[in-house]
Amino acid sequence: MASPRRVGAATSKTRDFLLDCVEKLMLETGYAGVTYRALAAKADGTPGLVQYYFPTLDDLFVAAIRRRSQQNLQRLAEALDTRSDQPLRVLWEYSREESTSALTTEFLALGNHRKSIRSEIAEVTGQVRRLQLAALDRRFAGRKVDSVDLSPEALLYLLTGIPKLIRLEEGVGLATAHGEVIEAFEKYLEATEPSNGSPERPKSLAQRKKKPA
Amino acid sequence: MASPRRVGAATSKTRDFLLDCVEKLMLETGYAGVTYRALAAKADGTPGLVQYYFPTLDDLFVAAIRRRSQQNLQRLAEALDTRSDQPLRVLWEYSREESTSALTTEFLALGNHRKSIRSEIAEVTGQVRRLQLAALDRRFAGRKVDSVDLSPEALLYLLTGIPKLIRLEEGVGLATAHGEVIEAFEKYLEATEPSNGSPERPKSLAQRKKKPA
DNA sequence: GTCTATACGGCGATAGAC
DNA sequence: GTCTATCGCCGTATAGAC
Repeated sequence: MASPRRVGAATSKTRDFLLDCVEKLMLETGYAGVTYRALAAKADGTPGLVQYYFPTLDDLFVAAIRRRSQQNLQRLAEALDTRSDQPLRVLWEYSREESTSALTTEFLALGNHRKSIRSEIAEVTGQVRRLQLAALDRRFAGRKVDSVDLSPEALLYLLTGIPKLIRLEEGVGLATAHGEVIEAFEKYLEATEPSNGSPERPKSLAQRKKKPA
Repeated sequence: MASPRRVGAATSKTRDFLLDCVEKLMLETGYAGVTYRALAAKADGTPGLVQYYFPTLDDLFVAAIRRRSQQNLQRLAEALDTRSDQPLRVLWEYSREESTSALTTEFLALGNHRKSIRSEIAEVTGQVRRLQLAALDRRFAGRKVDSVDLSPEALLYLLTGIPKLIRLEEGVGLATAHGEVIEAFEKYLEATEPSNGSPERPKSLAQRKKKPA
């Protein structure tokens, strides 16, 4: 299940180019528009060639999500490493990036009814989450994560989940209240991890009055 | 755009029965499994008959989402009416209901690349939102919605959006942190609109220590 | 290992017979 | 209102050329 058939060499330049075209096609026409014939036309090849590298469409989608996921994972790891004093901001900004989100939304929709995609999503989500929780643990080691009882897990969920939901809604044309919610979170971030200055002990989600340490 | 072609009588028993079967099929196999042939088999009819009532699949999906949306809207209106002292709880529980959510998720995924579905989602979302905001306004008339500066719109978004996101993730097999987040919100609700007792002035999201009014 | 050509059954959609 | 016939596109399997 975690090992889709692959016929061509893993390092094939053709194969990699085809995956580039898959991403473009998905963004332009949605996953439903990704067909052997359409992809072949976009890549100036034949449907048979595409099928040589990806025997089924499942294999194709799995290869696409896997490649993109590992790229994102690495970007996140680097960002958390170079700004280890501001993990909350890094997580928030990473989750809000469109490059991550647009395709992610498409894969999420795909995962709704393709078991193979679900497996890939589960795997990469676990990897990302471990990375994120470790960063939060380093940041808040020994201290409560908030002046009230939001667990690190719950804080992490809101910080990364809300941007995801906003992107999903944007995908169907909804934009209501997005601005207010983003503003509220960024005020919280400003109070918790000031843009210039050393990080303080975090406050409740929208609270900014200081409390004695 | 808001007027899909309809061929059969709006009150046709056959038509209504077909829409029942559409919902069942969508829940069982996902929207991708809804084909004229599959639907005909489920309804013990012919593909041509289904196509008589719904000339295109778009017409079929639009009719399905519209019927279900109006039912949900009415249920929400009734719940807000009979428990007008606890709008926050009503909104939270309504958003968490599976009957609403399972099909909603399917329609959201559909809306990702079907313009007609997007229009339907936009319309019903607007109706629901007006209803919800009006209820919040009555409840918090003249007072700040929170001890800190979460706008009513932002609070409403979190209260209804988080359950939506959780359902979406469940759809692809993710469950991590859901319990913690739900617990945090329900603690907030318990502090703001106690299950038995009169509602108090709401507190910040997870804060429960009382502040002077 | 790479790539092409071809065939098959299922699909949405249309036109039109009853 | 109901149903059949038909068309073009789809995923996929296979056989084989280089």
